[in-house]
This record gives sequence, C-alpha cells and structure tokens, in this order.
Amino acid sequence: VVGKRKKTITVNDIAKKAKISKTTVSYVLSGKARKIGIADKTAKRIKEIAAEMGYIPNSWAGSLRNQKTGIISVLFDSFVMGLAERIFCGIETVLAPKGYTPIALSQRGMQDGKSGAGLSVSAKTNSILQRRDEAVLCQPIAGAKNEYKCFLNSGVPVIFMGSLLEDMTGLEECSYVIWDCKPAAKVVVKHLVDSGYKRIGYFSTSFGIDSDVSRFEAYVETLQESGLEVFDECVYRLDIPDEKRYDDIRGELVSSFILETVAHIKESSNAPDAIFVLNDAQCSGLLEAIHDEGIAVPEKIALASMGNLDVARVMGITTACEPLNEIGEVAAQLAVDLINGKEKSPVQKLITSNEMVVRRSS
Amino acid sequence: VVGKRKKTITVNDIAKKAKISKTTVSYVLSGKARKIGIADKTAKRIKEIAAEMGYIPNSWAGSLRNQKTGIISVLFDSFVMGLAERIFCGIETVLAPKGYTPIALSQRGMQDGKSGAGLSVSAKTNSILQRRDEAVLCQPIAGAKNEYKCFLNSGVPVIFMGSLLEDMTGLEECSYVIWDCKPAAKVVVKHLVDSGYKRIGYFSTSFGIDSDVSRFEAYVETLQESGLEVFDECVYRLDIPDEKRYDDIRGELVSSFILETVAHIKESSNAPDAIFVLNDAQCSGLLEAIHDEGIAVPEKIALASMGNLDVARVMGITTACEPLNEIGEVAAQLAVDLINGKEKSPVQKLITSNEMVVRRSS
DNA sequence: CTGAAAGCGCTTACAG
DNA sequence: CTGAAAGCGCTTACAG
Repeated sequence: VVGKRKKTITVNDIAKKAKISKTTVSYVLSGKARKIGIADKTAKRIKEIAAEMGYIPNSWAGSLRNQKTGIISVLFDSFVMGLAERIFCGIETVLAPKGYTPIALSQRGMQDGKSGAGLSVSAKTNSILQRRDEAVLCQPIAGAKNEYKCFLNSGVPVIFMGSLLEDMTGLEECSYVIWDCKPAAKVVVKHLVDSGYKRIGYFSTSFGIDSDVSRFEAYVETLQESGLEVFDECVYRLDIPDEKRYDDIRGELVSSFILETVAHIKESSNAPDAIFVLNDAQCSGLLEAIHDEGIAVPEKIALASMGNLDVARVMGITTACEPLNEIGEVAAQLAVDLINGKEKSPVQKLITSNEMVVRRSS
Repeated sequence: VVGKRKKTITVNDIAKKAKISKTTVSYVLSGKARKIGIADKTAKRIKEIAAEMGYIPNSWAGSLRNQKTGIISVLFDSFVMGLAERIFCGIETVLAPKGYTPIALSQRGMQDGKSGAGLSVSAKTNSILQRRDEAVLCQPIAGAKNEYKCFLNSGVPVIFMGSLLEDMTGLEECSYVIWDCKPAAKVVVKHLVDSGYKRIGYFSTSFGIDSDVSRFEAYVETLQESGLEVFDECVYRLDIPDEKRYDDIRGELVSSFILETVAHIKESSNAPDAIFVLNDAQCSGLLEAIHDEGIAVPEKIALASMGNLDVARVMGITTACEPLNEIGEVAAQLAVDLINGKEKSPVQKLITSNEMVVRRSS
C-alpha cells in the first residue's frame, strides 16, 4: 500500500525499452560509458530514454550491491543556538562534491536514562548502525559515551567536533577536530583587562565537556600576566555531577546557579566588575537574568564569552569566534579520509582562530 | 576498502551457526516467531546466537526487499532560532514508536539560483528521491517550489508545516499542518492596546510566506475593534521580490529596512509607541538595532511578536507561542496516515493556540 | 562494444 | 514447525 506512488522505473525497464542489456544501461547511467567503450550514440539514446521514463536510481539497491552507503551521520547536542547550522554547512560543502550525504541528528533525549520525548538512545544508535552509515561526526555529550563506544566497536569511525569530553576513557580510538580555544580565550580576557576592568570573574557550569578546563586556565593565566588578581569570590563554577546531567534537573540547577550568581553581583560589595563566561549559551542565560534584575551592562558589570553564536550577536555579547564552519569542513574531510583508509584512527586536529567581536556587553 | 570495519554478520551466518534455515532466523529476528509458530526454545536460541555474534540487521537490504524504507525527510528553512529543534522533537515523538526514522535537512543553499555553500537543490532533492524516503515534512520556502513539485510528481507525500507560501500555485496537492495564528496575533495586539499604547505600528519583511497576510489582518482588525487608528507611517512592510530572495541580497535588504525603520522611530514626531512584529526572528533583528541606537524599550517603543522561539525568551520579547511541538506531532501522524493510505492528499489541518508570554519588551 | 549471470542481505509465499 | 527458492534493484567480473 504505497499510496499513489508511481510504479518505480528500474534499470531493467530502461533496458527493455531500449532493447539492450541491463549491463550497458547501468554503465551508461553511472557515467562509465566512455571508460567501457560504449558508443556515444548508444549512451545518448539510453540517457534520453531514462530521462523520458523518469528514472530515479534506487540508492538502497546500489548501496547493498556496493557495500557502501555514502551516508555520514552528524550528531549535534541540539539544533538550538545556530551552532548546528554552521557546522553542518561546512560539512555539506566538503561532502557534497564527493558524493557523500550528511544526515543531521539531535542528541536531545539520547542521553542515558533520559526518558523524555524523542527517539531513545538505542533507537538512534541502531538506526545509524543498521543503515550502515560510513562515519559519525559528533559534537560529544557526556551522557552518550556508551553510544560512541558502540560505533567504535562496530568499526564505524567517530569524529568528535568542537570539544571533547572531560573523561575520554574508552574513547581513545575517536578522532577529533576541535578548536584550540585557549589562545582565543586569552584574547577575550585580555580585552576585558585592557578595557580597564579590575575585578574580572569567571562563570561556567560544566557538563563533562572539556572546554571549561582550558578556558579557565586562559582566564587565570591572563589575569596573572596582566598583574590582576583572581578573586575566589568572583569565580562562579558549577560542576554538575554525572547523575544530574539530564535535561530537566540540569536546567533547574543551572537556573538556580545563575540566580545565585546574579544576586551576588547585585548585592555583594566584592562583586566582579566583569565576567568571562564559558560560552555564549551560558552568557546569554546570565545576561538575561542580569537584565531581569535591572543591572546595567556593561556599566555595573561587563560580560564576554566564547563562540560567536547567533545569540551573541542578537544580545550584543562580546565573544571570540569559534571556527564552526572550518571545524565542519575539516571534520568532513577527515571522515572521508578515514573511510577511504587514507588516514588511520585516531587522527586529532586542532583549529586555530583568535578572532574576537566586541559588542555592547563590554 | 572499508577501513577496519568488521565483517558483517548476516542472517545466513546465524542460520549456519544455529544449523537451521535462514527463514526461521528471519522470522525470529523480526519478532514473528510466535505468529508463525516457531518453538520458543528455538527462538530463544537464535536470539542468543544473534546477540552473541553481534548481529545488526542491514536496513538497506530490508528496505529493498520490503519496498519501504521507513525514512521521512524533514526540511527546515534552517537550523537557526531553535525552531527546528522543537518541531523535530514533536516529529520524533510520534514517528519513533511507529518505526519511522525522521531525517532533518536544512534548505539553506537549496533555493533556486543560490550558488552558495552546501548541497545544491538538485543534490538534496535527488538524495531524498533516490533514498526512497516515504514522505517529506517541510517548512516551505518560496525559492524551492520546484523541488516540492518534484516530490509530488514522484508520488511522495509532501506536508507543509508552520506556514504556507503566498503563492501555492502548482502545490495544490500538498497537505499541511499550520498554526491558525490570526487569533493569537489578535491577542498580542490586544495586549499592546491594553497596555495603553496608542500608536501601534506593524513591521514585517516578507519572503513569499503567507503568515504576513493573516497577521497584518489581525493587526488592523484589533486596532479597529479597539477604536485605535492604523497610521500609515507606522506600518513598516517590505515585500522582497522573488528575484532578490537569495540569502545575501535578502540579508542586506532586511538590514537596511531595519535601519530605516529605527531611524524613523528615533527621529519622527509621528513614530509609533509600540510595534507588532511579524515574528521573533525579525523582532530580534529590530530590537537589536533599537538597542544599538540606545532607544529605550519599552519606554520609548514597545515590541511584541509571534513565535516564542528561544531568541524571544533570551531577548525578553513579548510574543505568542507557536505550537511547534504539536505541529510536528500532527504533521508526523499525518505523514504516517498518508503513507499507509489512511488519508488521501491533500489533508489540511489547523492548530489553534492563543497562548502569549509577556516579557520586558512591552 | 554487449549480454548473461552472480550476488549484496533480506523477507515471505509456498511446499512439505 | 521448517527449508528451498524467488526476488527487491543494482553493479560488475567474465565471457563472448
């Protein structure tokens, strides 16, 4: 019962109509006519008939026969924040001309134990495995480690994009393409220093992604190099334990941590006059709460962060530009090389980019 | 050359190991053991062997044999703004338990004539067609009409989500699930009226999507019903002609229209004191420019819009909630019904939702 | 230059 | 209850 779907035209149908063998039709249609030595006239005639009959090759049949599907899965944390769009664009740019099809998936609801809406972990993993996708490009989340291992066990190359997990145990075989963000983080913190802020703080909530570590280092080092002090009371760091990383609990924890932080900024006499925030997503949440409290930005408190996602532009946040497009491009190329055996896992690449955009938050 | 991918385990391998026929293995593995009357003991043994050997069914082979793939394409305008995430979540919720796999694609770069990055129009359309996806769920964009027709011609059900094109000529066979947004728009405009604003304006830039029409109507009607005047100079509407709808030109046109509008707000003596904006995306752009000019919101000018996307929350925009999750759910269910022949195209559904969130922009 | 044949991995009507 | 066989649509080594 396939609705009103038209009868499928196959290579065989074309062959019959052209009174010629399937073999020849297949060679022509897959562009190998010249190579095989098929008469141009024949090739032209076959192509015309195929077009006229509305032939659409069946990629399932082709994949089955060729034992390769040309599909590469791309797993994002989620589609929010416009990050996915930009990475995916880079991926498509590279993959399209090489005949690979990237497929985007959101990992929301894919974490262990999360029972929320959406496909379960195993459902998404299985569909990738069963579909015989040739590689997995992935923005890693701490809750899906087992899934990543599952891909590796099946021999599917996994390439992490953007950042790594704090705990990469068991994922040593993963390749990655990440932003070498420490220098950029130093540029941003230095900008706050140069703008004259004296009590510069740090804000992050961490979910087992590694970027917190190097950005905090950059923060500390830059202050020290600038002769400024790191005040403990200006460092707002919340490490969310593994078992509380599911969306709902996490959301609450982050919200209340933001509220605490804003209360401190508003009331404390030793509050910071500027804060370097882990990333744009968190900075936007913080800024939102600061607005709600009517605290003047940047007069009372300046903010700067990392990423340059859409939200940073829209909210006027000073931030360093994460080279998302390039990460996508490099990761896609790496996937192709791993698939073809030109590279051997694990391959690890760093992308450098220190660009910064100054906006009205600082 | 499939890298280090392990040898694939097939039904045949399991059959050999179990010293039993492929048939029986297949029945057991596809959960039909009981129905066929296979001994529980046999079934259990086969399942154990399959698990032990790490069997992963090959969906390409199954699809080829069954003549259905269980894949449903979901085309978004883009992944920005978090709209895709929420629609997709609704889609997954419905599709997953029914054994369908939704695949998300961005149409950026898919418009006619756009030569930018990403896959070309025909590449994306072809991959959907060749993959034999069973339906296309789609947030329509004016530039891809030919692609939609192409799906219809091939007998693939197309379901528009969210809104329609102004010009639906040739797309009469499309089903749709859209937000009946006029009542919600009236609620939002009424909120501005009730808040005491007297010179309420309207802002939109239109790309051939139909939502502008009904929202403008709601605007006009609500003002009239409230005894307020519609001032021509407070209506900022830009209709972007078809040939200028490619991203780059469009971006410039919108930017300069926003700047003009903000200049008018700032300088004119008959500027509006509030503006009802087409949607959150445009409202965020407008608000951003208003901030840049240092104009006080909502004191000098209030804003309200439609959607309740992430950006509205983050920027504090008063807005009506588009029932994205529900649109996704209903559209997905409709796709399944069309595929199974339970429904006949075109089916057209309206989702009602008048919820509004008041934030600091009004 | 062209055709007959095998086979990718699966499911299912059919015969026992 | 179980097995041998056909066939989904494609590609390609092989033989002419």
